[in-house]
Amino acid sequence: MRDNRNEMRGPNLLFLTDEQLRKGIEAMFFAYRGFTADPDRVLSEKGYGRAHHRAVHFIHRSPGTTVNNLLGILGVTKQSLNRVLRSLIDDGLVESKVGTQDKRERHLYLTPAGHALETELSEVQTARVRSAYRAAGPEAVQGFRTVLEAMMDTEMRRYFDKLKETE
Amino acid sequence: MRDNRNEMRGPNLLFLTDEQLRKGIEAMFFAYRGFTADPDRVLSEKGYGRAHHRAVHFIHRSPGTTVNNLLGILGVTKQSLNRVLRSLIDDGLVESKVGTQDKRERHLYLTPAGHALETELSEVQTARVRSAYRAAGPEAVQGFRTVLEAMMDTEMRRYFDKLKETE
DNA sequence: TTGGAATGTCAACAACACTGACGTATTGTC
DNA sequence: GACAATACGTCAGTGTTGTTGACATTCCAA
Repeated sequence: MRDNRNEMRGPNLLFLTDEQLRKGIEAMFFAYRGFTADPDRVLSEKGYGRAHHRAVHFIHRSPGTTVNNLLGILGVTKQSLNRVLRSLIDDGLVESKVGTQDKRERHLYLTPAGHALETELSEVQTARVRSAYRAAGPEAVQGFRTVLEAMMDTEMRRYFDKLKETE
Repeated sequence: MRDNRNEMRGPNLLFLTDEQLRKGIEAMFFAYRGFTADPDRVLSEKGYGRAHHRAVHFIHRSPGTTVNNLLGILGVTKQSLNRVLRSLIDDGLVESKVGTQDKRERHLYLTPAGHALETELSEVQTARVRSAYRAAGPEAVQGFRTVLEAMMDTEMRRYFDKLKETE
């Protein structure tokens, strides 16, 4: 059952009411739709989907990453990722290089064409986020990031923090 | 091309750098995964998917809503929504009543069984959001909401605000 | 050398989205 | 009353993305 006792614990906990939480959930739903809308448009023109975007994004972010690492980041099965990688490799957007130390591993890199797609996707998505950030202001952005990080699974935050190390 | 001129416009605009924006994008990706993980688990046990969750959520939120209104909120085709509604109605979770004023319309309501599912889903999802909110604090939550609203499409914000009127 | 790890591939399947077309009932308008 | 528009449902086909299961290959390490 829903727990509204928080409302009675003091005026500072009013942000934890069920109504506030519900609106946060709905905001997350609607915002994520906007968040993906622009890249989705670009992708569908080229016959790709959101999964391709994610692969391209994280290969760009961590050049030379292995398939296994990418599987962890994306949280999908290798069969699912493989289908996406195959089409990206066949289309000449991604290059897969056999590892030098461990030859079982494949290291993934974007080709110039891959970089071009990444840039195009990044631009439209970044434009929206930048606009939202600008409208909301630095303090709001700080809060935004804090809540998002608290919302991740522990394992996901591990990957997220690893990406952050490039700061 | 990426635009980093913001960095030079003053110390208050450092939150608009490409690196900050990129990390915001990644945070959004990882957080949304966490956001849906718990309800997804519950749903898959019952043979439902995320689309069922959304339908149940918004019917609960706006009892008696029409199919058309739901289509607008969810942003899918009627064929896609119909598939989901069909199974929910057949399973006795949703009731569809012919409109009294306009008999072309169907008004949607949750049955007791539908309410039970909604409660179960809401509980696990709310628990995570509550925990994130609590960890982040009220000011962060305020910023979180501000950025999310700025990230929505205009049309989506219209639906979102309409839901907010029930405050 | 044997076991395990990393990768890849094949096949089958399901959820969920799409387009396009068609049918029915109802409503509003000329 | 005729006609167009609206609301809804449905059938058929397609595509992306995810899943499980099975199996092969390659390579490292004990």
